[in-house]
Amino acid sequence: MTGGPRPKLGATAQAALVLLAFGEASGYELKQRADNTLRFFFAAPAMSQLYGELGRLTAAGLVADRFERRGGDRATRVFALTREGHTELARWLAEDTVPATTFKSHLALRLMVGHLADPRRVLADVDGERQRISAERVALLAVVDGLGPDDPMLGWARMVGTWGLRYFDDSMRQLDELRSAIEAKVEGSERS
Amino acid sequence: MTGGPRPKLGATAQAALVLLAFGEASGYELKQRADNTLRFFFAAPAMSQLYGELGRLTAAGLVADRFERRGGDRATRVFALTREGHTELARWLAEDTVPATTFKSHLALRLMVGHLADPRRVLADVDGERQRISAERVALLAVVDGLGPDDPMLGWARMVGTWGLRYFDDSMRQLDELRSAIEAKVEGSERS
DNA sequence: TGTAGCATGTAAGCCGTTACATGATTGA
DNA sequence: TCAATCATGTAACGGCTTACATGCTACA
Repeated sequence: MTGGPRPKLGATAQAALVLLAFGEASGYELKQRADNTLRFFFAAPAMSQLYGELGRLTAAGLVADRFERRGGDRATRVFALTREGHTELARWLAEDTVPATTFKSHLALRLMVGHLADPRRVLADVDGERQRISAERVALLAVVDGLGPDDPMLGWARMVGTWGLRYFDDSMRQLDELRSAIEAKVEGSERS
Repeated sequence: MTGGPRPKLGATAQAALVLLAFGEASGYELKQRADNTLRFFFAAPAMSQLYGELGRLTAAGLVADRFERRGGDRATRVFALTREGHTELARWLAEDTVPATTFKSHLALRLMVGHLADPRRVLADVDGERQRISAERVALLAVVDGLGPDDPMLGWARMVGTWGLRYFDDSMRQLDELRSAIEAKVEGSERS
């Protein structure tokens, strides 16, 4: 229709389609969905970005918007996948290659020059990272438990959540090991 | 000097300072350093970005550039930390908070809607991810081994590398578990 | 009455990648 | 002489965040 090779969707657009595959939603609800799920292993797009993507997807015909009365008098703009949107989702899953996972640890960057830092500060940074992950684990566990074992459509989401829990567990163990290694190292150099 | 609150350095600028802490280098060499180390747990900035950052850091006085003859007649621009650069690095380590690790798994995004995809394709995606990590592990191991146990200045780098190896090992185990869970799930639904 | 949550957007700017452009040196 | 590597940049574009701007509704 539009001519030329379809200008591949960006990652956020794909994420929006994925979220809409779980049912229609307003931009605001979509943001909440993202914060409950995608945030743990993908991204938590800003509201402004979500609305932007939804506008573009609507213009492209992959998503349809309609207005619904909610509460008193307020009109909410509700988005849903169109048939074209479903097709694009299927095409994406079947044809596009999976980009590599990206991982960016600011803690690791600092540790590269750990010899220039106060050892106590370094250990505190490691502890902070561990606490962050621990808190994320708690939050993800609540989400996974909230999914309930009944709904079969959420089976894949639950599986991803379980994977995430395992990931967080391992990450904490890695940080514990790392902390021990740092302690050993700084004791060694204090001694010398 | 410049007045106003120092306009915090970006992540790539910090990475450049960290790399230069291991000794002076040309932009080209810095890129190689990044590809050997930072790439595994932080980022592999494009050359163009590196040159851009080096220019800005030089203008800011954190880095000094000088020209050196290398090979025949060729002048290479070599960058080194200035005293100010060292100070900024120390300030960064002592004062700035550590941003959270970012993690973005396109595989996980797809698995959220696994029920819309061909199961064989899903398993192939998992296998592809595992192979990618496996290859990264091999590359990182070569780098860590190449560091040699002698140089004490590289001790922290070696520690980060060891952490990375552990991370890759765990990631592969997570993917193996995930694969089993997917196999169980698709067999279950084929049966019904 | 006021505050938290619902709801929707625009504008500016940074960060980062890809594509483009150029040219010297080394070794097979 | 040809290819790989060394070496340095500019331009355009896209993705994403932050800040700004606005207003309604439910509930305590």
